Amino acid sequence: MIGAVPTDKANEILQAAREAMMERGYNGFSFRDIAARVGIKSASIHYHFATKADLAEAALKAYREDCAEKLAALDKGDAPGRLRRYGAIFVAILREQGNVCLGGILAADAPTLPPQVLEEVRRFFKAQHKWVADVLREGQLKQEVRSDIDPNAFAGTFVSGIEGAMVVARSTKRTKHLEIALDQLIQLLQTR
Amino acid sequence: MIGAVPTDKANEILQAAREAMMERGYNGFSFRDIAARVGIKSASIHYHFATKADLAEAALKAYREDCAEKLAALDKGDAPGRLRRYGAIFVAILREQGNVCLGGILAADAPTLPPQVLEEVRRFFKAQHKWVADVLREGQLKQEVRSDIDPNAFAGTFVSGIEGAMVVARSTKRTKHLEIALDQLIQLLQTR
DNA sequence: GTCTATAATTTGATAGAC
DNA sequence: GTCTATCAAATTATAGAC
Repeated sequence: MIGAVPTDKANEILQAAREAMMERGYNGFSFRDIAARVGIKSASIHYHFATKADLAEAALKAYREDCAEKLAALDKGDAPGRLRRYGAIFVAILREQGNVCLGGILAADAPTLPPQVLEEVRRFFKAQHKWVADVLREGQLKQEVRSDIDPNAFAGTFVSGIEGAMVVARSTKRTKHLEIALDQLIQLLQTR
Repeated sequence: MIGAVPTDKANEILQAAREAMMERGYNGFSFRDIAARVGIKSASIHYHFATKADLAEAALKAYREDCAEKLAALDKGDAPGRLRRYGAIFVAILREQGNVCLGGILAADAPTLPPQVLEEVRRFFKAQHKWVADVLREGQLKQEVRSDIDPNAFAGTFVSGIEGAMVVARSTKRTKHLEIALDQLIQLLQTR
């Protein structure tokens, strides 16, 4: 962003860029796509974001912050329930928008991303991983989660498992695939 | 492909296209990339493959067939062992080439893929899923796999879990992430 | 903040010579 | 089979008017 405080138009552009990337990835969207969605000319985007890299970085940062807020709201209930509601965030994205997680699709584009965008991708996954691992550790204390599971190992499996399931579900046009994978993972972590 | 039998040069191009797409995805590679790798001009590629869609389709089809061969060779041992060796195929791709599975990265590009390429993606996942589910069913008969697991549900989780783990592992530069996820999934399916 | 105009490059693709 | 030459379109980006 050029100014310190995002203007309304900048926020509109950010939102459009977020959706475009969630649909088509970093190399699959263009300034013209965004401009058309927002109702301005592609050149006008550069007033708000100097380069494509800047736009992608800002859009992903906003997405990451939105996710952090949503996760902070999932502080009630047992561990399996919190993870179910975590998964439900992504199920909703897939069902309602037909899109995948922005972190996941940009991760797939990693070798072609500008360094500043890749850095933001890493931050995204670090945050997701930490939240899930913390929930698992707490769940183990309360005996809601199998004690023989390593929270870090399972958190990684869980986060990237959901990412993979979203991508595969969308490509095979089987939305259910994500929900099944989610149920499966949560079933496996529970004490019996 | 234009001829029925692939020439040597066509195979070279296919291999280069496979690697380029595994690195950069469908929208991230160009005919000039491929031409440079093979040592010809980009226009010459059109002699072998009329369009980018044709090239991508043929490259993915070859990849799918190579995978099928590799899976057919994994017919010895118990179910967990076979799945471990299945995973090792993808660990090797990530460790040795720094790349992700072609099926996975093209799945991420799904909304931008020509229909014929998307169709091939779906065939890829259908084959992967079937192989894993069959191994799981056999493993349940021999009591190597937890009897309360649904083979179809777990197969989907396993296949897309590996895809997701590859993509996340590459983007976060933590190759280990894939191996950890693989171990985690195989641990969870086993009888105790 | 947005526009027009335009630059500079890259892209997939075609025609035709060799 | 590969080349040169070329095309039309799309891309990111800049300059400057309004």
